Amino acid sequence: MPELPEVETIKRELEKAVLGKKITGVTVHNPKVIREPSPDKFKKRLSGVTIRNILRKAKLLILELSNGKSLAIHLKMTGQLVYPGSGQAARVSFHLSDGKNLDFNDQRLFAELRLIDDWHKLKFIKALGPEPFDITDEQFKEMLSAKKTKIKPLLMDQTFVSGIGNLYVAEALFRAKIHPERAANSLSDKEKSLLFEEIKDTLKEAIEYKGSSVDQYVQLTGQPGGYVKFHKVYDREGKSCLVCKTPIKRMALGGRGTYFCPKCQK
DNA sequence: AATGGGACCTGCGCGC
DNA sequence: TGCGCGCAGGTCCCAT
Repeated sequence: MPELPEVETIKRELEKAVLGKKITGVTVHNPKVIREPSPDKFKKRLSGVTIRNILRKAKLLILELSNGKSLAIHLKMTGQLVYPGSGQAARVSFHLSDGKNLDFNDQRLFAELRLIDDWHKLKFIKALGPEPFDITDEQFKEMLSAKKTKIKPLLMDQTFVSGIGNLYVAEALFRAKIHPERAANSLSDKEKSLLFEEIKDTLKEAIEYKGSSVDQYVQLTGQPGGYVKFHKVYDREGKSCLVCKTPIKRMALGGRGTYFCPKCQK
């Protein structure tokens, strides 16, 4: 599931691979993933435009185009961008001026493509909380103090803090030795600071290793990311904790699988 | 207001 | 063996 590190990886690779290139045409294999405008207008308006700038806002990719519009891409769980693409599994293929394709794949059709006039006006963008890298330790502590919600679902709430999903929240909480069900405002100052550092370190390390290929995520080249071998709790139910050997537990929290060490995380 | 659950989807793995 | 069910999760939406 692409979270901040995976989307950042793709963003950096897109900058190297397609920035400055022209989209000569678009083939839509499954119109469902195009949320706006209609597939016809989508194709027409994208043909002949140049990719001028590539941005990432939390888990959202934004391609700013020479016609003033932007292409916003949310990969959700199984979305992929592959270049050069074969077109085989593509839901949408973007044909580029270099003769190659940028393929958008998405097994489960959850992902969203939007061609819009101004990405700042997207409801999703306006609702986003700050990314962990954009706030200070003091701010983070204040934010947590104001919430009595369980810490795990709170950190996954994109309007509270953005970019963290189910995988990295599990890893960061483990590293900070904090139980996923703790009330946010029950954390000590020391715990809050440690958690803040571990969130940022986990995300940075994951970016360094080009993301975690669980489920469908691949880099732009189609290669898997290398961070899975560093996971300490995610998808490790029943396996022994790498610190204390206690079996890792899985519970449902907010309807989502939650992995933790019942001994290390208090 | 905060929280929980369902919907959206498809493929895979498990149990009977 | 083969089938059907549950599960995977980012986000939105609705109900409580």
